[in-house]
Amino acid sequence: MAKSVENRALKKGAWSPEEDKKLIAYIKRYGIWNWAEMAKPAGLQRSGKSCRLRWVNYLRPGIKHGNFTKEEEETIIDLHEKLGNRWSVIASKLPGRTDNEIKNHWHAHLSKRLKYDLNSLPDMSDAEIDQYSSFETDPPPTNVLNALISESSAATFTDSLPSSSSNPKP
DNA sequence: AAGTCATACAACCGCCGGAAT
DNA sequence: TATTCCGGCGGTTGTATGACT
Repeated sequence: MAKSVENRALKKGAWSPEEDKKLIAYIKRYGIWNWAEMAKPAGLQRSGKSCRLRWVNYLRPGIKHGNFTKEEEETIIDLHEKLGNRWSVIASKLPGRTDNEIKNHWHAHLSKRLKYDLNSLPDMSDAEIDQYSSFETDPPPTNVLNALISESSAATFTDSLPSSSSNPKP
């Protein structure tokens, strides 16, 4: 019951510059120790998830905003072909880009472009497609995915932040 | 100039997996 | 071993903005 009252008090929607400043200031001072608990002492009427999303996607140091380069788009297309909708893995291959941004860009631009490219292929009946569809439809093997994931986990943006151990809960 | 439609982006929701107890 | 909690992920929705009629 108390929880529903709390939820009702939580703010939703776009973040204001003041809220951004509060979150940045708090994380600079205390680090990230518990998203669910941090919001209140930070002076934010937001859910932990909302704070985390805001930080990870927009406030975190090193985030790139703006247009994707041709190289980045090619990387996304290539990795999506290999991995499917593993946006977080794809994002880890593009420094400064977030999974959310890549996902949005994919849906807004790249998926349509690929669709267009496919439509430009010669016409084939469904029967013909079935006839020649002997390719592998299963996802990539786990070891391939793990290799990609471990490769990309070397550097994280939180490295530059104070660790939770050195900045105990206030 | 006003209304409508399409697009891009930001944010939320629900689910899942891992860690802690 | 079972349960709870939290963080993370992917899908989806809401909204602002620009293009078009």
